[in-house]
Amino acid sequence: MVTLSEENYLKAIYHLGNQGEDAVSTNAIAEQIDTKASSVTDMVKKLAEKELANYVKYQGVSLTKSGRLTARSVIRKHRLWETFLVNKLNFSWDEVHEIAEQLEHIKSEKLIDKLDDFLENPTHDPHGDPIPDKNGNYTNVKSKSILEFNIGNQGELINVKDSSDAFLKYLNKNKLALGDTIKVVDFEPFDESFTIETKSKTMTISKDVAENLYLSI
Amino acid sequence: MVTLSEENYLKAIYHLGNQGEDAVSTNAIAEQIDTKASSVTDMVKKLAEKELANYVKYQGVSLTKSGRLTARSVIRKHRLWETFLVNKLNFSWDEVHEIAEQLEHIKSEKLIDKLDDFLENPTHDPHGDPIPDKNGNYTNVKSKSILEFNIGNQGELINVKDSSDAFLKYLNKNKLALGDTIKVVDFEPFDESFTIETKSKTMTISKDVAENLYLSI
DNA sequence: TAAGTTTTTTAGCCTCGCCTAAAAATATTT
DNA sequence: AAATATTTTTAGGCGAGGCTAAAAAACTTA
Repeated sequence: MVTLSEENYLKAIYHLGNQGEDAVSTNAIAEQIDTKASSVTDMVKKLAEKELANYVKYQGVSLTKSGRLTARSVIRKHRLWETFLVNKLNFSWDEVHEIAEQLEHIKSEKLIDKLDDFLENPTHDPHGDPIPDKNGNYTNVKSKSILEFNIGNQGELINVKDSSDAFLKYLNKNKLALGDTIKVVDFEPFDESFTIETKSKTMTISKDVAENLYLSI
Repeated sequence: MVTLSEENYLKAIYHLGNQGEDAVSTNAIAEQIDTKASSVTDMVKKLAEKELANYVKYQGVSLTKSGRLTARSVIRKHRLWETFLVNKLNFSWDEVHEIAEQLEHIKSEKLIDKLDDFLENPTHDPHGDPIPDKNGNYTNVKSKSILEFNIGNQGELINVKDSSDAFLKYLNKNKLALGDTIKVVDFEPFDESFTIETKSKTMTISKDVAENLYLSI
């Protein structure tokens, strides 16, 4: 049995360390899940005992195969629930994260399979993140941040990295949505801002915004 | 903040004690939630401190107004989630209880309001139990157990008291469903069995079954 | 490389929700 | 009413998952 708290640690290690491949520092985990480094040390030992994580004192943590699969299963649930909240209950995508943080811990294989079917087996959640299937596999659409685009290039907005309320509200306000085709028409070296063009308008975005928008390549 | 465990105790007291009106014994609660009497004593003190319950040593527990409302809100969530599972995810009604036990503790007013709307504001769950509205009010359709019916009387099956897997499977097997019109056509004093008639058939049910079927009056 | 800084771990403590065993109160029999 | 049985409470303990403060290890930097 993996506890709720353990699931949260696995998720954190997964996200911080390149799907749990790379060693992640105690402090990084502590910051991510808003706890103290000493608590992380305790928990990480427990995860290692359960063979969910690899842990060497003073050298950080990574996930074992089993830990990675468990993390992906939690992420699968999180993203399916987010999709449910947005597509079926009409939440806006900037208010679903906290609720999904709770729902992702509900234990029932059958529930999540049926939810998946009910949502017609979505491959991506409302933020454009891929939803792992029941075996933990997912297809990753190749994309890169607008920061790496040159003038004249274009792509489809398929993912937003920052999922803070503030950022998602900004996108809503500026009518930028997943699926939009975006063309880079200018770049200002002074502040690293970009001018982009969509079907409906031309606008300038700051570097902070650009680095969070991922376009298909 | 009411914890998950506290919510479970409130629910138990509510169900055991006529909506929490009557004093409920420590032992009864312990049995209901599968714990020890000493644990119940501990928790009940905490509920009393939070003014969710009235507790006098050696004399049982009842709910305060606030405790009753909290209990109803948990019950509302439970029944809405059960309705979701059956109506939207195609679960059969005998497999939803455990999952709803988990979902009922998800904390978000907005979620439950939106779920309510999505389900088109149902007044009863799949077992025929009334779903309280957001203020904790509900309309109770008058009903009584088949045990109390006389030969010749009939009513609509609006509620089943036992919600065990075994009983619900029995109903499915015998094609008895909420909403069916049932007429009592015979009673056998020897074993207190009843013969009942529905649109599609005539069958005999034992006392154990009869006492769990509630018909409108 | 030695000193200072930062990170990580250890040690000890806390609360929650549970437990067992024993004591106290209440109910039931005789 | 006394004896017995049952129920409830108290006392003390345990594991999970946190915390603080201090010690230890690992890194920077002079």
